[in-house]
Amino acid sequence: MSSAKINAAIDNLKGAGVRITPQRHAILEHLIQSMSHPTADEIYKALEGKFPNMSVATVYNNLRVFKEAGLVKELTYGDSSSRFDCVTTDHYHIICDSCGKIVDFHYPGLDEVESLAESVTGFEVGRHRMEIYGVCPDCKRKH
Amino acid sequence: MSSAKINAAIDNLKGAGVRITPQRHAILEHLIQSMSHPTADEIYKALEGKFPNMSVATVYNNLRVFKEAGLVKELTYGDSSSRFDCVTTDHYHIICDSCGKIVDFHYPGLDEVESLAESVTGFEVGRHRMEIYGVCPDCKRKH
DNA sequence: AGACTAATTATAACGATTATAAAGTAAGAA
DNA sequence: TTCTTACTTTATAATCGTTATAATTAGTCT
Repeated sequence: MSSAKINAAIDNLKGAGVRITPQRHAILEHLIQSMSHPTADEIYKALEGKFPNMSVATVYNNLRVFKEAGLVKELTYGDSSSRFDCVTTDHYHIICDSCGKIVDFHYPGLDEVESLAESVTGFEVGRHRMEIYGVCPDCKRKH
Repeated sequence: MSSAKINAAIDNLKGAGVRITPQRHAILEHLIQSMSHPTADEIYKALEGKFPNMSVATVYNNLRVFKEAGLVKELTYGDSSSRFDCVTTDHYHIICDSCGKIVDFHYPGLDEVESLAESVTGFEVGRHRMEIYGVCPDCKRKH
């Protein structure tokens, strides 16, 4: 049930002293329920029925708030606009070169890579990102 | 000697039927010799002494040409502008969260991850990208 | 209620990139 | 050589995602 996730996220925000406005609730709900990785504009368009007066700035502002609270991650690929992903468990993404679909993909963390990088470069390593690219089953079928 | 690399790159382009204009030569030379990962604007500024009339569009156009020839890779991180990297050997990048410095980092390819992703998701995997983030030695020293 | 703070809205600004049209340049054919 | 054609560069405008600003609205606290 995704309402449990929503409630958990809201409790998290409240604990950090963030007010739960109707817009914030709706954006969060959409992020959790959509199961996709929407752009700011997609969120904006999805909610304009419920909030005809909502501004794009509100979407961006609140995505930043959620990011700072650690609830949401911003995904920046080569294309024009960022996508936003609800942080549930750690996972990587695999992206279709043909249709752009993004699918979650679980894999044990690559700690070994991080520690090697640390010793080779002298950096103090904090995190890494990885994406895998290919052609999804649907697009393979259509050649 | 980097002139050997430049000549190899030029031969590669000529073989693909690409004309070597003075601007193209200069952009390529800058990419190979700078040893950094410049943005389009940095390249533009670096060459405006030699080519006072060169347009930003020329830089973008030719970076695209080089990309299509497989000579250059576009690196898209979260920040505003893309960076461009001469493709020599396969390598990953480690990026300083504090000053933005990008350092090359060699690591045996993560074929295992790709093949697992393939079997789990049904995608036909073609490639992957990975970046490691941390704090570089210089920034560590300065706290 | 009154005062203070935070959030939303509408709009303008910004910056990276791309598109367009005009002018220039090289290469091949006649 | 000269014509023709295709490609390149230039200058400029347009686009688009995102951020900043200022005014308004809504919550919260005493």
